[in-house]
Amino acid sequence: MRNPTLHDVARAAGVSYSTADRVLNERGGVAEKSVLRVRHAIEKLGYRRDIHAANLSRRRSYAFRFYLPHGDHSFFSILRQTVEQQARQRLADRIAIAIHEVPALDAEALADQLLLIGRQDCDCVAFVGADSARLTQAVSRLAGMGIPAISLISDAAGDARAQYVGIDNRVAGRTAGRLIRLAHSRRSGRILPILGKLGVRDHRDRLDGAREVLAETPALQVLAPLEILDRPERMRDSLTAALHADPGVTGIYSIGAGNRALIDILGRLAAPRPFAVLHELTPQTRPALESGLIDAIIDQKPAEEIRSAIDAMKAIADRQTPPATDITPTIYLKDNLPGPAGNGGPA
Amino acid sequence: MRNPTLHDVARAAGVSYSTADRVLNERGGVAEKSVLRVRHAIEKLGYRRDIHAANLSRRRSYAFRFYLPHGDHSFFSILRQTVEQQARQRLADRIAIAIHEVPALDAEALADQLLLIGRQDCDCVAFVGADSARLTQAVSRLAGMGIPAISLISDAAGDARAQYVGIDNRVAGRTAGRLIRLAHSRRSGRILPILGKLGVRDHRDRLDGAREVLAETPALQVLAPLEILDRPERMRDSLTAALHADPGVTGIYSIGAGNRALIDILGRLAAPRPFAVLHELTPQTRPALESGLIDAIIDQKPAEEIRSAIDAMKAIADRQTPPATDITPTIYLKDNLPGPAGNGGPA
DNA sequence: TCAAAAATGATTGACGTCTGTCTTTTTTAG
DNA sequence: CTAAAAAAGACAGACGTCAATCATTTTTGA
Repeated sequence: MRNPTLHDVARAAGVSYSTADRVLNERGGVAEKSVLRVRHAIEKLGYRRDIHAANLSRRRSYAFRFYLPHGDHSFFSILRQTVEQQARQRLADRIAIAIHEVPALDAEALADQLLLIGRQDCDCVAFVGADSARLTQAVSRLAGMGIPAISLISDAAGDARAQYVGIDNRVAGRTAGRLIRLAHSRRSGRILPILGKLGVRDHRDRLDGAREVLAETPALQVLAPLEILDRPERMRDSLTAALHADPGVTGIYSIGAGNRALIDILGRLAAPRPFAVLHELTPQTRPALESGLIDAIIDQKPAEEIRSAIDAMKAIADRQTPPATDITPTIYLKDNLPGPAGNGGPA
Repeated sequence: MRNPTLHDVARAAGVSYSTADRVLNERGGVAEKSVLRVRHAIEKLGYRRDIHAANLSRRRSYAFRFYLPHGDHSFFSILRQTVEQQARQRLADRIAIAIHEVPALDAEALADQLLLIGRQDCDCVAFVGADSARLTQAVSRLAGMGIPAISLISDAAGDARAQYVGIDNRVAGRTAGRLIRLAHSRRSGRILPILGKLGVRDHRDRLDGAREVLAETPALQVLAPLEILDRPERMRDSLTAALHADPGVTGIYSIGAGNRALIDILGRLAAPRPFAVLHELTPQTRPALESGLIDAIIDQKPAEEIRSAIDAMKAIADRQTPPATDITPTIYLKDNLPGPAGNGGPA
């Protein structure tokens, strides 16, 4: 019942170990008929190379790099912690993960960093996507050097990247929209979207998604989105102004960051607060949900994402077909929040 | 920058490899001061045993057993498929998973099976929990034999089981309740819970959870639960009767199985259908959600569960502290369904 | 102080694979 | 038919750990 070894394969194929090895590792210099016999024996015995023994023998270890945005967004720091934690766990699997911080939302700076990577530096790269032609160039260059790159959180670099691991933002927007619709049951209402920047594709996608769903109910009117440009004081001022100007707002969809200020304002509002949906479970948003200041959080489960990303990177590095990563936006209500420790990994 | 080996540790501790090995593997016969020196060196160098080399050397492989309910519930067949799929993947990690089918919802039959397990048969067992004193006994016996067992989906066997991997059903019920509450916004309503059997603890837990949340809104009345005892025709008859008797039902919470019949009936109802929440994403429930016959599915993400379970089993078998498994009930709306292929694993 | 016991050291052959070298056999071409 | 080239085989030393044996040193107690 032992798994067959390459020795078994060689014996079954009637060739020497050397020849079996030459076939398995495509070293060349083997007659066609021997190749076939070995291939056939592999098939017949169901031989699978012991990847750990192989890695041990060739002293292989996996060097991966994560390029993560640096900034005081809580989401980014959660992301970073998650990667650090997983990095610790994967050490036992010979996976060494290095984290490189780059300025947040700066595709050019990211491209610069990626352009500095040398052939020997790592086996695979993961980066948080952003839109930029130079970024695409940089990723293509990496691909040319044999270093695959995967985009995280936000897709980018078109076909140059080996894979995207993250949610579909239109789906996330639709989900938020569905929740808001649901919460209005048959009442009419006015929904206020708030986003960082209309120029950011992810934000537009979420907005579009929400609009799609909300448009199905004529009684719900989607107001012009507030653009807060990642500045808390802008959130404070615009939102306060908007709520004053239109006291009939029944729903708020906060698409981007700046939730701290938003929650502050919600806390000061009188009794029938608008139904509020936010993105990302953070130390700020969680208590707001628990105390009922907001009603739902759409989360992308960074722990899952990172885990999938590393799995994909390993598969790619091993030249296997990477697993299908199907990251779906999750809905947190007051009741189904994960345990406090929980970003999914070991305590 | 190579990771330190046990040779390095021995050298740093000023002892022979043998002694370091004796300390590491607790073989005894080492003077206290040597033990300390080795421990210190391990600490100082940050030595971590190369678990793959170790497994290779001792020809260790992990034999796990899953005891899964056999039946025509779609959830169970999904579960089975998920285990099979993960089993295939983990093969590369020297994990051999055997699936044993037991009659569904029959704790005694399960206990019987577990009692048959011999010391050499496997390293760890996972079973879908059920309530029974004999089951607890069987699990205790296994523990005594050095075979840890973990409960899946439904917790059982008290402290005898090494870990529980699954959702908290009260949380699931609360989540369903929250959704229903949310969908009523300020309207009043009458909620009809439907469950398999009041005697089943998981079903009670879900019901209790939903009640807790719904009780917060006096305008929502929770009707007496329909008990359908896993018989489709009972679902058809009781539900039809109940809806006739009380046309004012605005919400349905289906706690257990039998959703096929439920969906049939919902399909025949006139326009303002009650808001319906079901459990488990299956080939039956999914199209119902997509077509709007039902409004939400609470899912326990079996793929995640199985993955966590196997991780936990491996950790336990390696005598490490198992990772904290934090399985949270997920809400699926029409929009955030996973890809069709997707039960989370590779395609 | 000496023998017994305890502790330590030295060494070896696995585990399954990789990689290199060197020899032998077979095939091919002239 | 012969020389060269191609293919195949044999073998050995790694990788890091385990597990066992045997020899040597140190400690202990009478």
